[in-house]
Amino acid sequence: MENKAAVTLLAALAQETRLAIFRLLVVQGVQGMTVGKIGDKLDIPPATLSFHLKELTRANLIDARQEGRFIHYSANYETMGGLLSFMTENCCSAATMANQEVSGCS
Amino acid sequence: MENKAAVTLLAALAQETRLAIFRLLVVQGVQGMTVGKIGDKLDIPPATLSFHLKELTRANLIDARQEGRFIHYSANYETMGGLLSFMTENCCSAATMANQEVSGCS
DNA sequence: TCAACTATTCGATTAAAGTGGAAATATGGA
DNA sequence: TCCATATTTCCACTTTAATCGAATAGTTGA
Repeated sequence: MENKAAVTLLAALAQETRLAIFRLLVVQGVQGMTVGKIGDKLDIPPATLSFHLKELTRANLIDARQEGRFIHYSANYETMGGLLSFMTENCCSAATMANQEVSGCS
Repeated sequence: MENKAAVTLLAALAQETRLAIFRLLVVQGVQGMTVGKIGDKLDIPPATLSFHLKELTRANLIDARQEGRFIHYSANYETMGGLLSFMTENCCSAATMANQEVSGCS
């Protein structure tokens, strides 16, 4: 992953509502959650919610799955994992080389 | 760390120029790099660079150290480590519970 | 097919972020 | 002190993000 791709992912998560949505979906696992449930749980108006779901989808951080008239959104763990790898490498590489201890970096 | 704090950090990094600055500083280690050098290396006009350094500083992702008439900026590994911990937990908790394998998550 | 329901798009508005030239503010050396 | 250099602030401008009511579009069951 290079800078631009990482920025897209970071930007998608760098928004309170979207981060809340994503965290909620992470907890739900692969089955995900319908738009209505997400909106109820987080108290977000439909239009606003739809906007943010689109942003997260565009970044490939969540997936949509239609089921009847409901749409289930679920977290895309692979994308998130890729971002984490990128960040871990770009946070800790120098510190590792210098044998420094850096809290939180593995 | 809760949502709001994470959003501040993510937003600080969710910008191409700032991410480039931060990555550059991560590689420099504790000694850091002067504003002028950063500007030369990444080809950023002074005013723009100053703006972004301020943003990163505000998020506590970088530290400033004056030395003569130069200011050395360096990456704050602790802050970044904290963000990584937050993201790791909020990416992988559900997957871990479900015993799923999630690439990039540890 | 139509009524009820779920979700998205449209469109108008407001707020915030990013850019960079020019002026101002440090700092140290002559 | 005065000049050169380093960095920041000021300011005007452009772009992009976020919000959400209302209208629209799919979907299903009656």
